[in-house]
Amino acid sequence: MTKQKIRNMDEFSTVCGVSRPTLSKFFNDPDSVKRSTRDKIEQAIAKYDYSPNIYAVNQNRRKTRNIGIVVPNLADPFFSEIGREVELACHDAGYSPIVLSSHGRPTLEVSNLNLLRSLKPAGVLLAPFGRVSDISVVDKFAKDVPVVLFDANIDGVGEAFVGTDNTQSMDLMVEYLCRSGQPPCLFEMKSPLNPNAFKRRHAYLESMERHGFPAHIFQAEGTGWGFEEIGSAEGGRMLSEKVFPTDTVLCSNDRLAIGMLSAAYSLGLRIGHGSGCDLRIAGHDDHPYSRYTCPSLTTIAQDYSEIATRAAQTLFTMIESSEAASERRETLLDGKLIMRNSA
Amino acid sequence: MTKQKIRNMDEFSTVCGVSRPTLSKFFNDPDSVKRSTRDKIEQAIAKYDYSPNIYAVNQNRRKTRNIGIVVPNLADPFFSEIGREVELACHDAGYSPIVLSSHGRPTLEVSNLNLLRSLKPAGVLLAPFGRVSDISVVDKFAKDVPVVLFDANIDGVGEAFVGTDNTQSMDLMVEYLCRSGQPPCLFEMKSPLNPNAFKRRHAYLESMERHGFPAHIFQAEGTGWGFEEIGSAEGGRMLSEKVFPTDTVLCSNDRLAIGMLSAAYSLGLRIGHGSGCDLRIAGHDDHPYSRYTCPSLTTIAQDYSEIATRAAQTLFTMIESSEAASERRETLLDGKLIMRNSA
DNA sequence: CCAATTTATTTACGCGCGTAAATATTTTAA
DNA sequence: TTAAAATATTTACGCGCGTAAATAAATTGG
Repeated sequence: MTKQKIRNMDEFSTVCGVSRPTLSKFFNDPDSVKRSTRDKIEQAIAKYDYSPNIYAVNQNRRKTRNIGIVVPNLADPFFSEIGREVELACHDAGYSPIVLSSHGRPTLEVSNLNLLRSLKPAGVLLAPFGRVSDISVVDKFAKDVPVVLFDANIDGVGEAFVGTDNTQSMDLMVEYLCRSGQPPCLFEMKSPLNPNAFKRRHAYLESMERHGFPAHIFQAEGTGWGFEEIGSAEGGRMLSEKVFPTDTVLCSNDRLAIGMLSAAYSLGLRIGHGSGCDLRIAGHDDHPYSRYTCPSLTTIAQDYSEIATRAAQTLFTMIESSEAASERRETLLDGKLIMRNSA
Repeated sequence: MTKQKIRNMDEFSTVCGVSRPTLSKFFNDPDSVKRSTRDKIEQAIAKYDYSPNIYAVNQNRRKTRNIGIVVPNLADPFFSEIGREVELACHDAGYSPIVLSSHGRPTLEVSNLNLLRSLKPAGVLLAPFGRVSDISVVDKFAKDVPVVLFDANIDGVGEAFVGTDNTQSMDLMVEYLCRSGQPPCLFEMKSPLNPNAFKRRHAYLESMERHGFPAHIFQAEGTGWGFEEIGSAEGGRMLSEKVFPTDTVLCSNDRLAIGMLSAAYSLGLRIGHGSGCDLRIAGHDDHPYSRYTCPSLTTIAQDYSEIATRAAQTLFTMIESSEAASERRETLLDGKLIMRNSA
């Protein structure tokens, strides 16, 4: 066993027969050294299982290769999925992703940004709370660190935004619902946390007007992230009080719809698009559980993967060009209609 | 604006009137300096917004205050919930938690452990895949770094384990089902990834024998983490083929049950414990969505919070005593019966 | 083969902080 | 008031690595 324990790059340089500065170059960019020395180094790495001390590396490097990823709530499968996609994109590009959840609390969003500041990341991918974010903090952060927003936009903050085009997606859903039955009412939170909710409300109103139907909006009381509970309690109340003037309810997001479907089931209502059904319910987001609701949920699929990779790519080019972008870019992706059994 | 930008602890020591070594002491433990100097420092921190460079700190400290938290899959709400509890417990104890998801892939579990190794954590809280973990890697890791396992146990690995007592919980559920109707069949994965599944199978068999009923086990084909899909496809097939000899099915976990419930709904079966129902379905875990299934799912609640805090506490005492524990400790917590409408 | 070019080595300094030892100052107790 | 104890300062070194400049060696092209 000649495999002594390597303590630092100096020791490693002796056992591998390459000078320390060359090793340093190698670890920054393996292609920056000659093929033969690269091979020599890589063999030694495999043999001695050495890797540089990341704290020493990051202390001395101007910028780290860390990328912060901040999402409002990992307990929401939507964010855990999209967070995962972003994480993989960063990893594949040779960065070190760090996923942070704000657990539904805007104060934690601030804490996470402060934590990231101390991590000196090359850039940050942020899905902000939006309306309830501490916008001045986020804006200040985005002036110090390259930031790309995704999912939820905050006007003027960060150097780019990537998300779904709520106007397009809601119009698509309204069009489908109008063609296939009675025009939809909208069921949403009275005080939404998320800017997408406002965009969807406006999109619904516009779309209904365009189609020549009266708009009907019903708003659930309640705050926080317990959308299923709110959808169940408030949606159930509205269903039992028969407040909806048409037999079709479009929920502002799938989690509200999941709650409402469970309430409808309890009330013995037959939900679905077939004949003999009492009510149609549709959602928005293609939540991972939306295909297992009873009945399965007709909804709008956001392209998680596309949002994630585009946001990540945008950030990478920002980092690598190291130039402030000339102007803020907003990328809006189309949603797709997923026709299942609930509407 | 006298607020010049502080670059390091030296500069900070001049503007705050306290010597650098004293500052260093303060940042390691604010209580280790006199009250008056502490106040002076804290005022200066607030004024100049200084915090030590964490890379320089961690380079020089023998051990960091990082705690790694590794879960098999954050997309599973069970792990995102319990991961959050563990994270908070670490944070409250003054450590820096780092949550890593293996995204359902055992190879990523190995990657995450390697990543953690370079982060030189004070300790690691690991919910391992179990059977499909690379056990030799995990074991070797646990010999270098203090590790507490939670949720899933691997015999002899790490210095402690905290999880739910599957024997107790399954017996509780079997007892309830037998008292309230026909004895349950067990629906589970044929090749489970998780050691808890095996424990639950054994617990079911023992419990049925103790109650004097014949055991009936039905195993779903399929691998991976798409439990809902497997529960829906395989469970649906079994339901339509009427393979279950009793009218009660106990699913090995809630996600299988969610899938099976959705299949049962599609088949027009009336699920529930009331008269006029065709079938009872029960689960295990109290998955966050189990109260919104149709009908709501009768299940076993694991005490997420208790598991998390106990695991964290165990790790903290290990770290702070810095002594290898005399022997490995296994803590098993009782599950609670949650009677809802499905069984 | 030799000069031009590319690549590696040597040497040296700095990053921001932990930490130790000797010394100085303040606080506490008697 | 004074000695003992507690706390702070001064000085100095080291951690592991990035990086720059001068020099040496290896490679390339003609």
